[in-house]
Amino acid sequence: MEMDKLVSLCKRRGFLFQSSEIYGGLNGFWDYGPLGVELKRNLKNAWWQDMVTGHDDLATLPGAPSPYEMTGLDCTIIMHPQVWKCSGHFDLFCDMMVDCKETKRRYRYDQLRGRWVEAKGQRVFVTTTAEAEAEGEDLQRRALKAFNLRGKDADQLAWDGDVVSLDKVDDLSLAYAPEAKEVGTLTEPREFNLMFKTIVGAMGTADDAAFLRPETAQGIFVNFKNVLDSSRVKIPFGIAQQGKSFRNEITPRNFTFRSREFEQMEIEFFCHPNESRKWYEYWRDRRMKWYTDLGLAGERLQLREHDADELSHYSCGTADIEYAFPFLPEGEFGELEGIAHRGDFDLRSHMEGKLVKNAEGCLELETVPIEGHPDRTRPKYKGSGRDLQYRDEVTNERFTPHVIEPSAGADRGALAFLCEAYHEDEQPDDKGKMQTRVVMQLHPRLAPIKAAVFPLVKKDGMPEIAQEIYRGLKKKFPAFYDEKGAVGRRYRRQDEAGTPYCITVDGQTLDDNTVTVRDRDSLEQWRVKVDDVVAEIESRVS
RNA sequence: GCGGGUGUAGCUCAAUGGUAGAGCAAUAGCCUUCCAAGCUAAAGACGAGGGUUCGAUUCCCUUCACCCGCUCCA
Repeated sequence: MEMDKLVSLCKRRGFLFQSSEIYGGLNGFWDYGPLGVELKRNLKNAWWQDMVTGHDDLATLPGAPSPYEMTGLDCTIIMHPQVWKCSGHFDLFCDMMVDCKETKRRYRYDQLRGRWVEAKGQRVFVTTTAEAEAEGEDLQRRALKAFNLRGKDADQLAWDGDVVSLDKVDDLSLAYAPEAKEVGTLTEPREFNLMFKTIVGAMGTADDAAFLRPETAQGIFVNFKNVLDSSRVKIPFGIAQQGKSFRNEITPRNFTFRSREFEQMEIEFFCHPNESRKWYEYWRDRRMKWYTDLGLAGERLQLREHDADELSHYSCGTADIEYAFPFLPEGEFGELEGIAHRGDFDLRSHMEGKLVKNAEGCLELETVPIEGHPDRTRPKYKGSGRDLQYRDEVTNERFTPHVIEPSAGADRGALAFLCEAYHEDEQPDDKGKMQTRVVMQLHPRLAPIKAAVFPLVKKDGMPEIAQEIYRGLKKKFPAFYDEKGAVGRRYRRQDEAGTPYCITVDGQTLDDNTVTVRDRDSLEQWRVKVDDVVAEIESRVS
């Protein structure tokens, strides 16, 4: 399937439009049209129903270590700025960066360190990305390279001053970038705002800066205690949330796949540390099955466990559910959902403050020197100080729960289901000649319109009967009525919209009160009593 | 962010330094008893801004968006 055919259909039929299109569009933002909004809503509702409201708290589900509870939450998009400082997003998402024009590498402006050195009458600021203990050695190696000197000529290097960060250097044209061959390849520092910044308060100043959330997850963590105190849930349990998140993608591309405003469907599942590995595996498999049950069943869907070196600094296991989108190169997959074992990183961060991994690989509070007291330190970002531990009422054990996070992209999901649904086949027209048919083979639960009703011809009382059926269907789910033109054309239009069933009132209806029901994918037709139509369709679409 | 390409009606395409033509779709009506191309009618476009020019959709510049490759994907 070629991607541009799907993009064209999405626009033509009203699944997806470019945001602000009449003004030329806005990169990384997309709107859902009349059909798209139903598709996305159906996807989100299916998720909420299957994960939250329909969850059986009492049963031990296949693959689960025990019964568990599920509950929901809906947090604000803007939260206290400290949330993002403790979660680590602030440091990661709001930095001045410099790019190396030669190696195309990007560095944090305040983290790239270096030292002034002079040789052959030239003065250069040599930089390094080496760890502190290897720093001196690496600087010397790079300095020799900068001046084209040999190791034995190291005494020709005249070092000047201490190792300092790059932001202390006024003239970047004298900087020698790590791994570069020439001096002066770094760009001027540029703000690299991966989080959307905003102002809280009508008279807001820079001090009132706040951020649009880059993920919904943090809202769940900061409400962990509220949920515990208000709902009688016991570990193990999960809190689910759907909602918009915002990230300044560096390169928005590939239709809606990498949007700057997007919707997430996230679960934070809290469990005992001893059980967390089993729960991780449960959620990984459970979430994979959810996609296959809704029709992403083919080889284009895969579950991929991350390698150890791919894991985030806090994670002890992550799997991605990925789809081979048509716009990706052959054999490549794009992420639909990540299932991450996050350990106790998040709850601890909001108790203690921003954590970093120390030399032993353990998480500890990140500290910075106190101004004027170089030998003393303070936390870089203070946590809430609240106790977010869990106390088991039976065993009286206190512990910080571990978290399993199945985090899905609603827009990516919708896009994958659209890609999977697009089919072209050959069907005969009224003269028996084969014609290309475009059909969106969406799962009935996801289809924007569940059924369409047609009078075969616009006379003999057929429209009246069809309209009655239409009204009956409308009380249960989205249905569509059409009496214009040839019936074959009406069928084809519904095929493009992904409508799974078409109901046609014909001459026989007038005699025996039955109508035909036509299946979108097989084109098979069968007769159903008018009184049974709603039940027939309802049983097939839910 | 860099390099290359593209931008005319809802879609697919055409022509032109003197303000654009078609097919399909869509709309209204007719005809139609089961899978889009029977008939009639009316409607609809040069991505945006600036420049050159008597005059720009056409030439130039800028910008925006999309596509391809690299980078990025925290």
